[in-house]
Amino acid sequence: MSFMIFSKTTEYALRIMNFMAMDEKKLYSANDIYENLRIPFRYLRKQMTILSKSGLIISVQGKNGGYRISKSLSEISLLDITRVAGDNKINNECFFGFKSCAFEKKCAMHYKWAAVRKSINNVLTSTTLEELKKTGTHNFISKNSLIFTKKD
Amino acid sequence: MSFMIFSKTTEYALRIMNFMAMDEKKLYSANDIYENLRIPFRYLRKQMTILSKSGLIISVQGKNGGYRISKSLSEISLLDITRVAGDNKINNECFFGFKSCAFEKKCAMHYKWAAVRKSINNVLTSTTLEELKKTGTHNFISKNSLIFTKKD
DNA sequence: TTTAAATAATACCTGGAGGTGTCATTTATG
DNA sequence: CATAAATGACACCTCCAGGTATTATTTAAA
Repeated sequence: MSFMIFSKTTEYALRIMNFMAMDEKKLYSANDIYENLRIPFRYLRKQMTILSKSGLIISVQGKNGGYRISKSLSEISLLDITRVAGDNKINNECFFGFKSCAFEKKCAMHYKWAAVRKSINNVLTSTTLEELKKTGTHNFISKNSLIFTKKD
Repeated sequence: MSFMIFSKTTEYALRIMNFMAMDEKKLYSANDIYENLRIPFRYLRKQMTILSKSGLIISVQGKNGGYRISKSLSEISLLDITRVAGDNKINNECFFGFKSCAFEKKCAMHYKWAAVRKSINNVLTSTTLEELKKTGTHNFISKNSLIFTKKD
């Protein structure tokens, strides 16, 4: 149910990257990120490792380690992020889920839906972390504004 | 993973209604629908019951029974269908999944994403079964064009 | 050199969407 | 009335995304 466009995992990846974009030079520990985004801690840790393997961020091990965005904010689009998180099928999906839609007879929704898909794609492709940072209306969970939640 | 907009169940509901719209007066048996759409038979049966309880279709029991669309094709929008299938959260969902996005600080993607959500909503609201029928490029699986698949 | 604070690896757990199996009920028709 | 062809009800199974648990490794700094 529920009309999701992104999987929870992708949503997390987007949040994380958006958050880390606030200061692209800073080394954020998983704990820093947890304190601000409240993504389930162990799952967050797992995702950070995946993100770092993907090359979008680099990880520094050991004490005072953490993660840092690996390239210029203007070089990272939201689509890049959704891709490393595994969501990348929007482009060739039929509204009705018919396999043959694209190359045989097109389904009744083909053109209308193609426009929707295109608009999603445009937004994801054209929006970079740079732009998100500039937009500046950040909406993270602040450390102090919340009821305490146990980490483990 | 995979960027889905509709759940499989909703996708099935859309296919089924689209198919039944071809002849709005006809009583289709679950078998008819299965032969054309190849939705897993027992799951299809279950969905048909749900659809008929929702009021979008009516069911006729007994021999020669089946299902028929319950009202004028022009009165059934795709949004109506997605709703009965349980997918109805698109309207108030934040890009990043932040609960507070709408009524507190708006997230950095708020306006861009609102446009996307609106375009999806527009398509689903404005497209009726009537229109799909007129579009006429139907893409069902024909009985003869397929390798035989066991029903049970 | 020891310790503590960080990430990495890996295996396991869990809920729910999607899918099956079985039996009960309804009804047209011979 | 008996039968066959349809839907209805309901319990069960399975897989995997999302989430946990545990142990290993790396490294700054006391």
